[in-house]
Amino acid sequence: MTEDAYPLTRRFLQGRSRDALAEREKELLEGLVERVERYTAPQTILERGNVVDTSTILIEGTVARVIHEGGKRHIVAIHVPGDFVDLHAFALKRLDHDVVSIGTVQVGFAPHHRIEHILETEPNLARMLWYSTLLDAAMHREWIMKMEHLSADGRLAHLMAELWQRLDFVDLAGESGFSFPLTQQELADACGTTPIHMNRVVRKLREAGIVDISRGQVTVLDKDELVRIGAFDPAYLYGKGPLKLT
Amino acid sequence: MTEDAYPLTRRFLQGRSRDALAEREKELLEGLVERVERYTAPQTILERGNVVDTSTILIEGTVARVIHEGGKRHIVAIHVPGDFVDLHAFALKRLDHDVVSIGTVQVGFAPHHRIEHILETEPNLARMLWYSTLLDAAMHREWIMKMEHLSADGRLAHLMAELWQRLDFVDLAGESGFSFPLTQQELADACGTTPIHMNRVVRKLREAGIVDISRGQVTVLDKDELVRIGAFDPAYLYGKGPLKLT
DNA sequence: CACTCCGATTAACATATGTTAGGTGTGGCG
DNA sequence: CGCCACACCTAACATATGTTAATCGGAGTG
Repeated sequence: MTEDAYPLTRRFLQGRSRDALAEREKELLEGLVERVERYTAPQTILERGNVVDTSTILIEGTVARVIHEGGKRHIVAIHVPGDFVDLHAFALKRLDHDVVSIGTVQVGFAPHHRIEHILETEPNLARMLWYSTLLDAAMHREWIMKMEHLSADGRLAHLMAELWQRLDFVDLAGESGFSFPLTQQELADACGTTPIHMNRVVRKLREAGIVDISRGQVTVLDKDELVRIGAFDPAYLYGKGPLKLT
Repeated sequence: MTEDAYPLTRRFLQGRSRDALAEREKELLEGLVERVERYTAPQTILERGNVVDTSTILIEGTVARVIHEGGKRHIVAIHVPGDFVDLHAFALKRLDHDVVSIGTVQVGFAPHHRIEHILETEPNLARMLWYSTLLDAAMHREWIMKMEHLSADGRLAHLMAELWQRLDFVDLAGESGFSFPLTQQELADACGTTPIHMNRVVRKLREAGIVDISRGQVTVLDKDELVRIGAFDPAYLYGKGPLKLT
């Protein structure tokens, strides 16, 4: 049985601990998804404050978790295919943030009663689900660190390095870059700065020959410099095997 | 049976979902703690990179989670009594940050094989353990938001508001403030600024009659202003019942 | 084609924060 | 007592970032 047998969930923990799942468990995981939805325009998929009884796994495209405060959008996490976007809603129920699509995305919905069943009967799979939410938390911590420590250049470099590595886990990264549909406005929202300043920084990194971000495409020109400026150490991503960025 | 029957874990999720635990489950939880340790001097309890087979619950005092980067200390989380400090190590095993004591603390150690047993036999308690790590993640997200959105004044105000509320959950907050042993250096590490600037901010908030932080004691002088400047909305703490800060 | 929208870009100026340097006070300790 | 360590505090200056305003260019659409 090949991985293609799991069209909806084959990227879940790929490149991290997916190989700790038995075939039977992969089937159970695939069976969690009750329905699939496609969003073409940028829109809010889930809204803060809502009480939900399903969780969302990202199949294709990019989504962001957003907290609105003081009239501004703050991106607190970005998800790539394979991520269980709001598995935490299974236990928390009430969402503390919005989930918005960026570009065209495809998501699967997993009803909580099915997850409940996993929790009651499949301790190993349950631990892997838990594990995936803990990876989110580890990324959150790294983001806190980067917001505390880095200036805007470093934050952007760190974000690009992280996304390149995470997309590489799930076989969606190219040799010298990756496809990525965020606007400079959205990059600013994710780095805690203004679009104007983000534009300065994007240009600076481009002219310095480090990374080129344009037309939805990220091209890494100098990997070592990108890692250095972003103070990027991929340990917090808990990847298995050789990593794209050491 | 009173709550005092659980001297080590009675504050776990107190003020949040603790009342969803049956007495039997509270007993099982108390039984997770294999030994108790006391630290008097500030020191590193757990170190980044270590592979651990126990997790740590905070019984008394304050601990911080720290990421070192570029020669600087960055506090990415602060814990109060009742918090399961590194329950995530159960699934992640390898720590992505240090855990350091601040002032005098008392911690309990819970071996992972006991947690494993809970996961296999007690789905409801397992969900509550999971839940507690998800609360950490929700706090992480709020910290990311505050680092992106707020200036140093706001970050400090937010931190003070959050800690006041969290200490109130576990009956350790006073009517007009709380006891808190962080130095200005450590406050700076938690707010992503320098001690010099933190000193400016502490003085400013004191002179503005908003909050007085001195000699290990935090006195809130103007609750409304504190909440406003810190853009503090306690929804992300998932508290039950009336909250100290609305 | 003309029009409009929106993202990208630039300029000029204001301000928060970082940096470097040093000064004050207090408690512990020989 | 005298010394030291350490937290706290202050000043002067340099720089990153925010703010406001305006222009430019491409993609869609009538």
